[in-house]
Amino acid sequence: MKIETHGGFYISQIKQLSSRIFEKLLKDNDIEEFNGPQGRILFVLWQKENLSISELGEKTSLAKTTLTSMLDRMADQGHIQRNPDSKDRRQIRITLTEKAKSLKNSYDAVTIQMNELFYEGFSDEEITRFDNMLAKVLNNLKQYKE
Amino acid sequence: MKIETHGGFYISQIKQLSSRIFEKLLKDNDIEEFNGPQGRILFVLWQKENLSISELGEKTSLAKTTLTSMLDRMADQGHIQRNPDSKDRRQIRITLTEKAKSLKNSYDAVTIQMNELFYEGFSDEEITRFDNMLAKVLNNLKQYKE
DNA sequence: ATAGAATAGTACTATATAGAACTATACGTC
DNA sequence: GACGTATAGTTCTATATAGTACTATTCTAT
Repeated sequence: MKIETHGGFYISQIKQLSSRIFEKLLKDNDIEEFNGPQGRILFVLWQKENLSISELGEKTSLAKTTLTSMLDRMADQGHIQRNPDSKDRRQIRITLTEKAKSLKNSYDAVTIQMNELFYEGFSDEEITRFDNMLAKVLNNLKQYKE
Repeated sequence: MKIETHGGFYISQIKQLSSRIFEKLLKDNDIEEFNGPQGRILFVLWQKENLSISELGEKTSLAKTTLTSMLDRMADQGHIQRNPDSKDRRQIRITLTEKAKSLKNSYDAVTIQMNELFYEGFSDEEITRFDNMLAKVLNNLKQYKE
C-alpha cells in the first residue's frame, strides 16, 4: 500500500460533524429526552434488550468505563434499569423502561433526516457498497483488538 | 433512499476503535510527546503553519472552543505558539515549535502501521474508491453546516 | 463618523471518553 | 476444596468535546 490515504482523518471529521448535526436535528425535532451518544446506546438496546455491560460495549465499541457513567445518567433520566443476572452475580443486565421504548420512533425519524444529508448524491448501490466497506474496516479493527 | 443503512453507526464505532488503537500504537512506538487528538492538529499544522484558530477548526472539523483548551495543553507541552496577527488584532496565528516539527516522522510511521490494519484486505483501487466516498460524505456534512 | 452587526477567541460548564487501579465473583487446575 | 487466574463492573482521574455567554475587534451602512 504505497498510495496516499486519508481515511482516518476523514473518519474523525465525519464523526465530529455528524455528531454535531445529529444533536442539532434532535433539538430541531424537539427531542429533549436523549442526546446523540445516548441514542447510540438506545439504538442497540432497541434491537436486543437484557444485554450485559460488556456486551453493550462490544456492540457500541465503547469502553466499559465509558458505559458505566453513561448508564448512570441514563438511569437517572429513567431510560434504563440495571438488573442483576440470576446466574452470574458479577454481571448486570440492562433493560429499557417504557419511556425509552417509546422514543424509538422519534429517533428513527431523525436518522432518516440524517441519512438524507449524509448520503446526498449517492445512489442506492453506492450506499450499499460504501456501507459494506465501512463494515469491512470495522471488522478489521475489531480483529485487532485481541 | 429506502434501503437500510448503518453508515453513521459504523463511523462512530470506527472512530472509537481507531482512536484507541492509534493511541496504543503511539505507546508501542514509545511516542510520549503527543496523543491522537493532538496528532490530528499537528497533522494539519505540518502541512501549513500560521493558521488562525478558526482556520484550524475548519480543517480539523473541531469546534473552536475545543481548540482553545487543546492548544492550551499543546502550548504547555511546548508544541505550539500563539502569535498575534499583525493586521487583525482579533486573530491569533498558530505556529509550531522545532520540537513539534521534529515529531512528524514518528507520526508518519505510526500512520503507516495504522493504515495497514485499517485497510487490511483492500486493494489500492478499493482504498481510493473508499477514500473518495468518505470525502464526498464529509463534503455533504460541511455543506450543511451553514 | 458612528451605531449595529459580524467575527475571533476565551471562560465556564456539562457530557463523553477511556486508562489504571480496584472489588467481587467465577472458573480451572492441582 | 483451595489457590491462582480470568472476568464483570465501578471508581477515580485526565483529556476531548462542544454549547452558551462573554469581550474585544472589525466591518458595514447610513
